[in-house]
Amino acid sequence: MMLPSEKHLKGSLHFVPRTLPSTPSRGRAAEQTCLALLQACTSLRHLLQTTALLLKYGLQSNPLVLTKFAAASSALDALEVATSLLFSPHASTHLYDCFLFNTVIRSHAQSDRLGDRRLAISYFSAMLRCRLLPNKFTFPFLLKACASLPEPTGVGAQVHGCVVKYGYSSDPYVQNTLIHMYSGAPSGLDFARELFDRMPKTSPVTWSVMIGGYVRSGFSNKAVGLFREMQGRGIQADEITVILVLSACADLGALELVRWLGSYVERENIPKALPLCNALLDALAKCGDVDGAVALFEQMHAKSIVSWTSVIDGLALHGRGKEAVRVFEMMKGAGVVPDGVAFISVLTACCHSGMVDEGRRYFHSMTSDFGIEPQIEHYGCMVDLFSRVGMIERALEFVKTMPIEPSPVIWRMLIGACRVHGRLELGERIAKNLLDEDPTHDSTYVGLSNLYALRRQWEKKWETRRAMSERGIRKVPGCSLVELNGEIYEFVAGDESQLQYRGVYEMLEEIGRKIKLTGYLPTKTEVLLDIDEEDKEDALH
DNA sequence: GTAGGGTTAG
Repeated sequence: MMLPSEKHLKGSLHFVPRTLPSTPSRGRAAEQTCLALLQACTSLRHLLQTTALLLKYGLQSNPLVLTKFAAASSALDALEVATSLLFSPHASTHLYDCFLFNTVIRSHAQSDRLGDRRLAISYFSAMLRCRLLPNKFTFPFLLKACASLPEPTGVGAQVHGCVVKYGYSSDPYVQNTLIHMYSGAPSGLDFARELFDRMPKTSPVTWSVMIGGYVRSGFSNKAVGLFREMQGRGIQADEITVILVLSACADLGALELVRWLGSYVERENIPKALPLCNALLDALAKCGDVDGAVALFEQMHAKSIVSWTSVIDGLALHGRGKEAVRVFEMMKGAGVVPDGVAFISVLTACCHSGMVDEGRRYFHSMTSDFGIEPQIEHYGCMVDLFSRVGMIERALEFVKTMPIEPSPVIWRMLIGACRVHGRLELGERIAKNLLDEDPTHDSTYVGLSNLYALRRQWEKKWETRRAMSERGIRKVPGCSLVELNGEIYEFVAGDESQLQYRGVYEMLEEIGRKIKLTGYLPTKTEVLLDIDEEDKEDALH
């Protein structure tokens, strides 16, 4: 959607007032005409023409017209047009009402542009400056805008203060959006839980908001725990709760629970709409039941690009690159136009199966055939593609010539590749550069110290570890999750607090022995390097 | 005119 140029806009605003009659017609006929025109606006041009007309009739201060106007411009994704009229020098702010501001705040809160969402909060301030009282609809809109900011709890807490001040803290809609807003930031999660626990009356929405907060913050295990509590209290989950828990399962690899949720949906007659099927499909695929996912995909009567992408991604993730590429081609054959996410999946497939040429072809096709501008994720896939097969120079060259700033993730991928393919000096150089720019990320230190370990430069290795701890940075320990009889167990590396840890490690060693007996050979590059036995064992585990 | 939702490089 083309946005109107400033010039165009100012033109329409400044031209019309000069032609206004000395006593502007405020008749009902003009008002009705403009309302009808605004209702029917389908293009930006149309909207600008209507703008000119309503200015001509002096309706720029008519609250009814303005509200409709705000709604029409937000439907056309032209928020600038709305606000330049509402807050133009010709506007008579004393005629504004709460409804008008709610419309403007809502349309800005729903925008996918960050700047617009920030503006929603400014309009709330403007509303208070106009001495207007917010009503019960104002806060859910406003909190939604706060929730989608990068740091929601800062300004969100101020809005919370207003919620209390204006007496809406016991409105269930407001309470649910408050929990949603706080749970959007890791630092606000505990407070969100406090609010949740204090809710006198909960609905499936309340539970979904809290479960969704855990999922978004990466605490999928807690999300599942809360869902169990919900079940225990006999609260009926709805479609959205199930979707959220499924995405937690996809994260945890909890296949048994995914299947249980599938039968729960059947048993409770929860409508199997497309988003639910997609969530189930994705969870099955991510948890390793790719064939189950494909079977579900085939019996789904409605499929969206998300369904296709989940299947492609599932195949790619489990090393079935050739099939993934085939499904991608089938998708195009079925007339579904791939989007940026679908290309990430097919590029992932090429990565995981070493299909360098195919990957390059798809990367090229993305822009030349579909006009999709590659994002950092796509460049990341290409770097990974070259890195994995040992084309380190090509990967580096690619990073140096790509038109957007390489992210730390990309540099860390290269460091990993340097380690695997024995390019230790290069890896060291990249790691040091990266540490100069961002000394706070644990895995960069770990990557560098691993490079030194492989080169048997113990002194430098310890130096790196020391630098890390001096800056107060600690390695986040790795962990695995095992699902057994519907229960999810979490194992954290090096954690000896667990009651049965001795047994766990003994079992690990036994598994290691058995794997070797069946003919497992460790990766050659790791073994060819001159490292000591203990590190070798560590690396292999 | 109000709240929660699906696929995204390692």
